[in-house]
Amino acid sequence: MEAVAARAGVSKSSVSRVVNGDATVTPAIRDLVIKAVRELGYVPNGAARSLATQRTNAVAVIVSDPPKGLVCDDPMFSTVVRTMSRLLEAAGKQVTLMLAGSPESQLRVEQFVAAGHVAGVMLVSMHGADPLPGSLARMGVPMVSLGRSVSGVPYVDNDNVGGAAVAVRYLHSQGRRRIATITGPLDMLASQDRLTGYRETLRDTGRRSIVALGDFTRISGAEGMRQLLDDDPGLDAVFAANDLMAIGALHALREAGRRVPDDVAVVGFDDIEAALYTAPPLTTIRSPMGDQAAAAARLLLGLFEGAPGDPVIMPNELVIRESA
Amino acid sequence: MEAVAARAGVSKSSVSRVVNGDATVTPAIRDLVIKAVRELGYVPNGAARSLATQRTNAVAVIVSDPPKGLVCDDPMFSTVVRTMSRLLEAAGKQVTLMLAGSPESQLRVEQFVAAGHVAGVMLVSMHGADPLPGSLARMGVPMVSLGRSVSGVPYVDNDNVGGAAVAVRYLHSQGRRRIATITGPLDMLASQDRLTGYRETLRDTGRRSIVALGDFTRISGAEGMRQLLDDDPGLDAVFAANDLMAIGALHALREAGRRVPDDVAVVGFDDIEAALYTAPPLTTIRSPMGDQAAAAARLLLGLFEGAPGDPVIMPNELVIRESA
DNA sequence: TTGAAAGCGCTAACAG
DNA sequence: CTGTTAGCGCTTTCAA
Repeated sequence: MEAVAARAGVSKSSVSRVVNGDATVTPAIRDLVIKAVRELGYVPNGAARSLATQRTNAVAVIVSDPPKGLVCDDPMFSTVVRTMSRLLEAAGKQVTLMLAGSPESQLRVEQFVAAGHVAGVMLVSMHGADPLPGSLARMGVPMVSLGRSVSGVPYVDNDNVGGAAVAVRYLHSQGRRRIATITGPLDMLASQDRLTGYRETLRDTGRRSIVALGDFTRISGAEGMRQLLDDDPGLDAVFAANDLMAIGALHALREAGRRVPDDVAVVGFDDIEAALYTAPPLTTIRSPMGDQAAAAARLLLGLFEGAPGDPVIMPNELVIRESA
Repeated sequence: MEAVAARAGVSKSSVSRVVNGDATVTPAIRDLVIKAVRELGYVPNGAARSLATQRTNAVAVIVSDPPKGLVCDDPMFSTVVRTMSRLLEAAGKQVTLMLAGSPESQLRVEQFVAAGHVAGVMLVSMHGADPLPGSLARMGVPMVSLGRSVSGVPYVDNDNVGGAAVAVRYLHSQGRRRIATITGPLDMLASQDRLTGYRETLRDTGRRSIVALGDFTRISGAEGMRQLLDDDPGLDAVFAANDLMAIGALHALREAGRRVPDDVAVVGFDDIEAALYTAPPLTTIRSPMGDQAAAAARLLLGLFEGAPGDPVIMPNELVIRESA
């Protein structure tokens, strides 16, 4: 910077002003500086800038990362992270990706944020009981959660209750009368909401719930399905709380010799890529992750400008394919 | 830090030494400082540290991001990014994710690295013609490319040539005699290599190549397959350069009334999750992305310690399922 | 072994 | 509108 100042024959302050787009600079000086910057290939030092301004343009994207490497949201990871990065980068933010799984990584995240390294935080698919949102919220850093969280953090989510309701209503409208469900892990709010949607809708139709517990993995979908078949051999439909489990259910049904959708109809949730390739292709509730990620990014960016940060809930859409 | 020093009754220098694990500190002082740090919840300021040391513990993970949002490597994104992050974080590095697609983002990346914000760079799935690896290499920052790159950057890759060869040999061993291929985008080295493996192996068996150009998308796989069927209705096998295209080919074959594998055998490449759910499940070449990502992370970490940075090539494995 | 002091590169009052 | 100056919080010689 000193070199630039010297070359342009001005002071460091002027260089700083030009570089930071300060309006109060004589065009002549501005041009001189710009020329010098270009000639010297000058790039400002962010560390020094952060130190001087006590600000940063980094944003942490914190992804919950279960120790076992559960897949719950994996098919979405690319969409979510790419979409957010694109928007955040376009807004001049620098994306710092952090995995929050083990207690150590939790600590690392907290320290990192506490150290003031980031201007804001995006929480991605936190579990309901996760202590991180709470402790970060206490630090007062602008924060948005993708997927409903606890502790009053602004969030973006899809309409889990409504989506499940649509699935069940559709099944009912097709003449299905014994509609079961396979749930996600109940420590996740999304799972709870989908179960609620299923329960309430079923109750409205005067039918009883038939529930198996799953954990959003394919395996658990297959197991849940087998158990459901055991419990109630007469069931004619199943709503799986995500597509991965629906795919597992499809396999279990085939094993059991039931035809889909003739004997048993299957509806999933999420509309992941793989839902297109199953046999038969999966009827599912599309929850638009790209849109949600974008909304979350915009919400955080808005927070920086002092916007209120009201929750955003995106509607879901029933995608009818051949499994129901 | 001053507060810590005051509370411990020592100088800032001592605090700094303790915090940075300097050996030359009296245990008594060390304990005092540690206590004060804990009591005050002190977290060192990274910006100041970077400024003073002229070093940083941030690493950029640069993911090529085609404007249109091509899926070429999408199913792998989660595996790759998570694996790398985990290892990098475990080594105390901070991961900065950057998308390199548009010219502006290229520039942003270059400037960012030029500004010395990162200690090293991980390049993920760059295209062969991408100018970024070259320009970054010129800046002399430690760098590793996941997927072969140009310009002498240390890289980790799977054995694309060998994998394709295994696929073709297997097909041949099953009695297939007219083996076609659908290629990836030929501006990617991986595509070129897979094509080379196909060509050379076929030549060894004295057969001629039957080639359709694809771009790693499902659609292009279906189109390629249709074209292949047009060109050579008698073909009895196809090697798709990735699973997505193999899935597209499966659909096109069904449309055309060919049975798989009875009439036409299909082999893919990658072993993505979805390959399990197709009908019939896809025989494919497993290229272990998690292992590759881990190797890449370790390679970069090694570079920091002055290790040589020799290329790593991971072997592939034929996964036989029902499509061939 | 410890402390004092001099920066790291930049921004932001402030005076001119 | 421009230049001077005093830090931002930390590391790191250099003496003591």
